[in-house]
Amino acid sequence: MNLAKAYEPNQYEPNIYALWETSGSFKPTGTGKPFSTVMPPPNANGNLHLGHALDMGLKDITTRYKRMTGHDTIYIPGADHAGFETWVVYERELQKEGKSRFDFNREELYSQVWDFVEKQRGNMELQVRALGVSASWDDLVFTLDKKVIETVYGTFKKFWDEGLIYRGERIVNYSTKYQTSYADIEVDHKMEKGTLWHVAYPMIDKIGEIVIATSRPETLFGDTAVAVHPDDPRYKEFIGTKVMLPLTGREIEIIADEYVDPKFGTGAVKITPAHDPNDFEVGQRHNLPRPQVIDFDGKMINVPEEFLGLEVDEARKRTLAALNAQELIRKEETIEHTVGYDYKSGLPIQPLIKEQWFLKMEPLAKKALEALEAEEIIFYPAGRKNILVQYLKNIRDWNLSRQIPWGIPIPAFQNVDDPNDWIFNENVDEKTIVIDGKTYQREEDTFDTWFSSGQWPFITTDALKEGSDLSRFFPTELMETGTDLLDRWIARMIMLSLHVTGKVPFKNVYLHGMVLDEHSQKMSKSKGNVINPMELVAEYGSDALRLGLIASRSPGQNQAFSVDRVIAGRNFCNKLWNIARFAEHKLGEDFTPNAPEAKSLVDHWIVSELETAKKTIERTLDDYRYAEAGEAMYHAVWDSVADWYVEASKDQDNLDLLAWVLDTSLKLAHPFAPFVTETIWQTLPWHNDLLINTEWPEIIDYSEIAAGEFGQVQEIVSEARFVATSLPGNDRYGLVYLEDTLLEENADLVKRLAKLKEITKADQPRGLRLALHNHDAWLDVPEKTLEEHKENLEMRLATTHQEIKTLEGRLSNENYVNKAPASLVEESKKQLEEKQALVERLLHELEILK
RNA sequence: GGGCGCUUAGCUCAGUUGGCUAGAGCAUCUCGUUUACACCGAGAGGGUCGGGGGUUCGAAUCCCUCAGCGCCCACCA
Repeated sequence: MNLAKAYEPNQYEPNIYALWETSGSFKPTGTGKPFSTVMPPPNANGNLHLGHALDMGLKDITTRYKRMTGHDTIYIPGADHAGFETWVVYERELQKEGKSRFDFNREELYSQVWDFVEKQRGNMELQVRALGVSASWDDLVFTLDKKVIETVYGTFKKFWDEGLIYRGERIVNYSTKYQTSYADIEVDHKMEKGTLWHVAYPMIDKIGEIVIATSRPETLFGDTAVAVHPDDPRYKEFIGTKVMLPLTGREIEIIADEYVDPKFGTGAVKITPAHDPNDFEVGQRHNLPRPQVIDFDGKMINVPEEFLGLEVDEARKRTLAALNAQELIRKEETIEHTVGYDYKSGLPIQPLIKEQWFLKMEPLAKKALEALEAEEIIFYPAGRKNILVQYLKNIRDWNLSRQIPWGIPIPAFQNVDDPNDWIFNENVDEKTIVIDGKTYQREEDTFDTWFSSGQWPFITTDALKEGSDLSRFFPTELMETGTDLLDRWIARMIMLSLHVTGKVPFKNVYLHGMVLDEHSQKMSKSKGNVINPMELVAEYGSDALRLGLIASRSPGQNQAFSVDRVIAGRNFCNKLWNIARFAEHKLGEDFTPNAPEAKSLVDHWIVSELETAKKTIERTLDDYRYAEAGEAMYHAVWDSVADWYVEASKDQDNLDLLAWVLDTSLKLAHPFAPFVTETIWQTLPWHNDLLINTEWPEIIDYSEIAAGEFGQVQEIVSEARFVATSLPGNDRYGLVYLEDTLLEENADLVKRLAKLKEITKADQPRGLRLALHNHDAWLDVPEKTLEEHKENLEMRLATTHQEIKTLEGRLSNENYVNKAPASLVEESKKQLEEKQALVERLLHELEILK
């Protein structure tokens, strides 16, 4: 025997993958209807997590299925420079060496990080291979490849020319640790307890004081007004009067603005336009100056000597102390409020004013909304579309600037003599350029990573290059990613693609939920509950992981990860392996099959079962219902092929069909368990091709009647097994029948399957009658055993009576008979007849026992 | 405040035009080593499909309502 007793995935997987890759099996064939999907590029120098394994597994199932069904198929892999993520890691490295980013210029940093990434890049790609992903590696795109940068510049230029790009002073979410601004959606908002201080600002024009409430007293130095609600009776008379800003001696005005909520705090708010997004807007409405008092490094500036250069926390303490000394603090209350955090460092985000590049989003969002309205993109699950619509309707302009050297430089230059004169120019390697005698200095910022990632589908397929090899694959067929990237990524891809190419980037979006740990907790490094997919691959095999991940998982739904399911997947692979071993044992090592033909009852039945499975898999996979498809495949192989067909085959020799059943099983299972199926395929003497490239199975002719008759055999077998195991002791019994062609012709089969002692034709019934509706058969058991079984029969009788009652009720309901589909009514009638016949037999049996 | 989702067997979850006795994996119980497989085989137990109401011949599935849980977005100074 060639095959080892148990399937050991690690012995075969790397070789099988190499076989696929070197044979060019991942490349599109150039014939058939195009199918394309694009990998959300994983961090080039990171490790994959279970989310990747799920994502890539699902997409690979569809890819392999499409490839086998004759499509011109491509799965384009990617690698992400992961601008910010990588930058954080690299900056930590620099720190270890006692250096910082300020010791180098942009070019130096860029090339250093490039080397750093290059060193570890292969790691990720190896892991993708270990997962069995059938990606076209020759077409891999790295997010800093030339073609990415060219396209991104082209897009930026287009927006620039259309007047959608502008520079603006806005409040940005600023990380003082990493010295860069964040997009709104990169800020982590957390609810927490804080203190609200009530601080008295003395009146100048009137007598007394106005008490404002603030959670950030240190920003007081940047106040340029106090705001109240215009209709608030408490303060109405003070609107337009002046107050003294404590600790500074500066005079500021009390203004009226609808933004103020009279019910919150004291109803009076200090306005700090430079350090709060709302205050910024109030400031704009009232033409207030906006002095900056916190610098980009998180330290106080433009404040009195004693506070100058302090960190924010320290400044707060000292400000409070100073206010206390002047007896200006009226009250302290504890409140719950949201604070924005740097999702990377966990430190608070400072809202600061900075000049940034912005993209006007409304025209883009409008096109996206129209496309969604026209259902040009189908979502799985469908409901997620609404979240996107909501996001698009409330779209805000996109801050494209990042102050990180590791990214694509923004191709813009500023006139050194005229700060408002910016020009587009791609010569980003030059610090200064001279055009028409004017000197321009380059922008040092880079693009937000999502600006380039957002163009991924049309970059990777060369959609903008006419006549290119890959452009036939755009728009792509399927995009699959986590729900969490819906607005961050999916929305941007749709908007950018529609605007730049005029087409949607993909026709279907499948959103998978998060893979949680076994206690339904989010996996995170800090909790230490992260499971490394590579360890699971090493322990159980790549196929087992894939099967375990997709099982019982529906789109958009977060779900706990369970090793049990991976183990079940491993067991399945081993089951498949042993079916192959049985076939090898039966067929020998040089078997060459002829055209398969169904002969026996079980032959017809297994062909029918495989046809049903095939149709179910096709229907569910076309609808991206992976778990259901996997389940249909699993049960066809295990329950039908292994439990019934292999068992029955021990008593028959239809070797051509056995080979066909094995081939068909392997084909149906291949998308779900690529390694083990290909490994087996390679051992089969009658194949010299690769399973990955074979065609999806064709079903041969069979007789439905014969298949149905095997169903009756199964019923006899099941009943005999059931009755035998319910009897006391572990004896094997004989089966007797009077006149029954089916039993007579299939005696050996029934005997083996039901583990009977013998099957004999008799003149007189004896023993225990089986509860069958089509056949008469008796288990040949001794008198004594019969008695003990009586109770069993009575219970069976009661259940059957109940079932008859239900069916009769249904059939006596005129509405049911008239309105339900005829086939259902027929079915019910047939069932009723069967059950009634069964009652007859049971009664008869009990009669005999008396 | 706005939006989305969840509640089905002991556990984790499927269940897509509403239709046969509501399923899976794991766990539990009984029996069994029959040469493909103990990563196994045969059999069994276990569910008022969160509560209530409605539509329908028929509801886990559609509608209303109540309760509990979770996520996302957005301005509480």
